[in-house]
Formats: sequence, C-alpha cells, structure tokens
Amino acid sequence: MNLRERKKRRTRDALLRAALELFATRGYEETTVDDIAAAVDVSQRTFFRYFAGKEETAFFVPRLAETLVVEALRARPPHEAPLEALRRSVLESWDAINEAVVELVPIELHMRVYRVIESTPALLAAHLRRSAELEEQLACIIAEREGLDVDRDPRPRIIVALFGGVIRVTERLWSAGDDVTLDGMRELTTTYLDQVGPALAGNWRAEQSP
Amino acid sequence: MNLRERKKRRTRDALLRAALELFATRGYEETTVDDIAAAVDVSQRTFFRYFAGKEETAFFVPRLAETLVVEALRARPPHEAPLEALRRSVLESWDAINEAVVELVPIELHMRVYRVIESTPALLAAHLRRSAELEEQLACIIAEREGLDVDRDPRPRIIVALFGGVIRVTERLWSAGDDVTLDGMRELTTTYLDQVGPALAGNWRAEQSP
DNA sequence: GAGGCTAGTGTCAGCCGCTGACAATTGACA
DNA sequence: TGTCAATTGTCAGCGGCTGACACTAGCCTC
Repeated sequence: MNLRERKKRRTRDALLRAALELFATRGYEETTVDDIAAAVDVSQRTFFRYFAGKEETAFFVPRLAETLVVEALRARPPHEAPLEALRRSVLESWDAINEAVVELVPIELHMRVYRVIESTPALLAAHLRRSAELEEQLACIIAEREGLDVDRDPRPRIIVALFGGVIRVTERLWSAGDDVTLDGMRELTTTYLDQVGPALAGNWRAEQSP
Repeated sequence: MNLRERKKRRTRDALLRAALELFATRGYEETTVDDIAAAVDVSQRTFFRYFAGKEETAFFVPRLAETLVVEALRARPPHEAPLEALRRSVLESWDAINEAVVELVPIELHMRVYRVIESTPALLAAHLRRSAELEEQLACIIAEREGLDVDRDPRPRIIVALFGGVIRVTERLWSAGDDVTLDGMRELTTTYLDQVGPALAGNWRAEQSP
C-alpha cells in the first residue's frame, strides 16, 4: 500500500473515530459534520467524500456485524433447526466483531455509541430499517437451507421475524441497563430466546412467572 | 366552530391532501415542502406551523390507525388469548380507519402513499420506528391483561414482537403486490397468522409446503 | 531528478428541511 | 367600530448535503 492509500485510510479512520467519540460524549444531534471535520482538521467537503452522510459513521460497526451474521448463518451445518442456527450465528458473530474491529474502534466506544443509537430517534429508525433488510437476507438463507421458496412459503420469514423481534427486545433492554459488556448481552439473549417456547404455549396465567 | 377554526382546518386539510397527492404521484424525495405550500398557495412557514415536518404528513393516516389499534386491544374481552386478541384488534381497526378518514383522505390515495412509504428508505425507517413504539404499547396492554409485569416477564414483548413481525411481512408483501385493496390485506394477514403455529413446529422438511 | 499526470483536497455557491424573530393582516368580541 | 389576539408572511440563518472548479501533493515516466 503506497503513501497515498495509507494517508487516505488514516484520515478515514480518524474521521470515524472522531465522529463516534463526539456522538458518544456530546450526542448525535448535537454533533455537526463541521465539528467532526474540524476535529480531524479537514474540510467538511472531505468528510462527505469518505462517508455518504453523518449517519453512515454511526453504523460503521453495526454494518460489519451484519455481514458477519450473514456469513455465520451460511456456514452453519444444515441439519440444525432454523432458530438454533440463527441463535448460534448471532452469538458467534459477536466474537468475530470483537476481534475484527478492536483496533479501529475500541469495543467500549462502540458500546457507548450503541446506546446513542438506541436513544436517538433518527438513528433508531435507521437501525430498524437496517435490521429489516438483514432479516430479509436471513430469511432467504433459512429458506434455502430448508429447501423452500421464500415467496411461496411464509414460514422462513415468520421465524426470522420472531427471532429478530427477540433480538431487538434484548438490545433495547441491554442498552437501557447498566451492564454494557458483551457477556451481559449474550446472557440476556439466550435467556430471552429460551422464553420463546413458553411464550407461545398459551395459558400464561396458570404458571405465573418463570 | 367559528370562521377562524374552520379556515385553519381547511388549510391543514388542503396541505395534507396536497402533500399526499404529490408524494403518491411524484414521490416523497422529489416533493419539496415549497411544492406543497405552493399547491395550497401558502407560505412555507405556514406549512411548518401545521406539521412538525414533511414526514408527519406522510404518517397522518398511519398515526390514526395506531391509536385505533391500541383502543381496540383495550376493548378486547380479557379471556381471549394474546395472539387472538391482537389479530382481532388489527382487523377491527382497519374497518374503523376506513370509516374515520375517507372524507379527508380517500382510501385509494392512502394506499398509494403507503406504497411510497414502503419504497422510500427514509419513510420506511420512520415507519419501523413508529411500529416499534406501537409494539411497546401493545406489550404493556397484553401484560396488563394477563396480570404480568412487562419488565420482569419477557413473554408479552416476545408475543407482540412475533405478531408485529408477521404484520410487517404481510405489509411488505401487500405493498409490493398488485392487490391494493383492504380485503386483500385482510386475507394476507389471516393467512400468515395461521402459519405461525406450523412455522414453529419445526421439521419443515417432513411436511413440505402447506 | 524534472516534469507531466491524476487522485485527493479546499473553496465557493447553492438546494432543501427547518426554526426564531418581527411585522402585517385578519377574525373575534366588547 | 375599535381593540385585542390569533394567523400569516417575510427575512435571516443553521445544518446536511452536492456540484463545479481550482489547487496541491503523491506517482510515474523519461
């Protein structure tokens, strides 16, 4: 990699980190693109040459995570039941992210940014849309694994919708709570996924609280 | 209602209809607030006195629908199972919307706008966020019906997440297809909800395609 | 190593969404 | 009818974002 490319990568990384740092401390709406550019001593125009918009910087790590989940699901042994395969893919991919990105964005910074995403309406909206797109991909993979046609059989999409719903509920709880560690997230996720069966069993009033 | 209020309502309605009409024909991003204001022969500033933003006009009908669903669920007999109550509430509320809003926004126009929402990234994101908020409300009501604490027992949120996921899948399918009638939507919804049980039964490969 | 080439950058002008402030207008009500 | 308050228009300005153009700095050739 020659000087030119190294320089490019460095300013992009600097912009990214500056942006995330500012989002995490000052808040997303309170951070202007000019602030970010100024923090790296670069013109605003240059920022927009590296990122399509302010939003894109906030979703840098989530974007990586999404691709990793898709890869993980593709690699799952085909005999696993859909929900099982999904659960393992997600848990796996978190480890992969941890390794892949620590150099660029310390995991602790990403956690703080994540809370900003969950608590900023515009970012939360974008996050949900991204999740919806991811779920569509996952549904297609599940359908393929099971030898079904996604457009003719609703079950893959339903399973993935259920799974995605559970993930989102845990994400919200986790980002609202105090435990911002990866292990906390992992624990919460498994607990909730284990509740899926009981939740659907009906007759909640008979056997109150698990 | 005196002249002043009538006049106010008239310009608000005019702005709303002009906006929706423009969104439906020209597209959301291609319509500027100035266009909308000009169509009603009003200053741009006035538009923003009636609506918090361009987006708000697009979600006028959906917003109404959301409140109706919540009301319908509150009115459901408490002995019904959660999924059953949710399903009936949604189907009911669609009829209510139909009656409540036809004068102001013809149902056919709303259908066209709906497709714009689904196909415009910014609007889809906003739509998903609104849905998430609605689901939170519904989960609280379900929990209350069942005598549970939403924050201690995950099952209400899980059930609602599942339900919401199915609704969203059908919305997407419906808005992508040709049948833009209410009955088409209703039919799709019941079909998909009936698939929830089979989807969770596992062993899809044994009893291929319904 | 000088000079040409081009990728990357800064500057500037401008659109669009949105907001505050102030002045002008228009309905309400005594 | 005249006063008061609500509605509106105008203007200025911020922040996100983009196109156009000139300039600088690394690359590559001779």
